Amino acid sequence: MPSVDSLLEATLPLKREFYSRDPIEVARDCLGKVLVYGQTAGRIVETEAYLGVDDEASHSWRGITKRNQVLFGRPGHAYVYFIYGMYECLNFVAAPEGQAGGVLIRALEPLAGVERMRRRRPAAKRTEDLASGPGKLTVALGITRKLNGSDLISGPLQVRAFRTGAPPEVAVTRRIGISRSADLPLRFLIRGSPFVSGKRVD
DNA sequence: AGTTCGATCGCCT
DNA sequence: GGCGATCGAACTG
Repeated sequence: MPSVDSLLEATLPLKREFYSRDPIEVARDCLGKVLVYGQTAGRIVETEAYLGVDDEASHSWRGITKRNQVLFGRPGHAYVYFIYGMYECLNFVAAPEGQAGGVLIRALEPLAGVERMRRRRPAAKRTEDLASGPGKLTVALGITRKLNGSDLISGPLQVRAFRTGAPPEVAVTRRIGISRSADLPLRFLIRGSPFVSGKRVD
């Protein structure tokens, strides 16, 4: 199990341009990237795209509000919101400059700081369940609304790409836990990963 | 000012 | 497969 320090050596930070694209492309390309916060890190294995227009499930759909304003700001920032009275969800602001859009991070494969994650998530009996959901991964890494609006390029929450290695095989499904615009194929997973929410997709 | 309900999770049957 | 927990944002009047 690598330390955060050795992961930082094996990876490079993503640039702003990575996020300044269609959220569908960003959601797909986030798979296999590494999310680092404090002494914990995980590989992104599941994402969902939320569009600025033509997507009633997106928080940006009804226009700008106090809660969702970072979705309308610069790409490459964290949008963290509170849901169901107890959980926080992490998104990356992702859209061409001037448009609103985001990528919900739905599951991670723990890579570093696993014991810390276990202490934060005693309910998880298996490593596969430590960060296998949007509310679980924020608890596992200690991500809270304090990070809403923080810059993913220069801030404490980093996203990095491995220097070497083939890109992962990707599966696509409909999104989870929404009712409006539910049929759109906007959920992306690493094929065969046991760390995704719900059942593995082959 | 009151109400509704949600981009969830874990425990119960 | 079903449901309760728990609370803030957003909408209604």
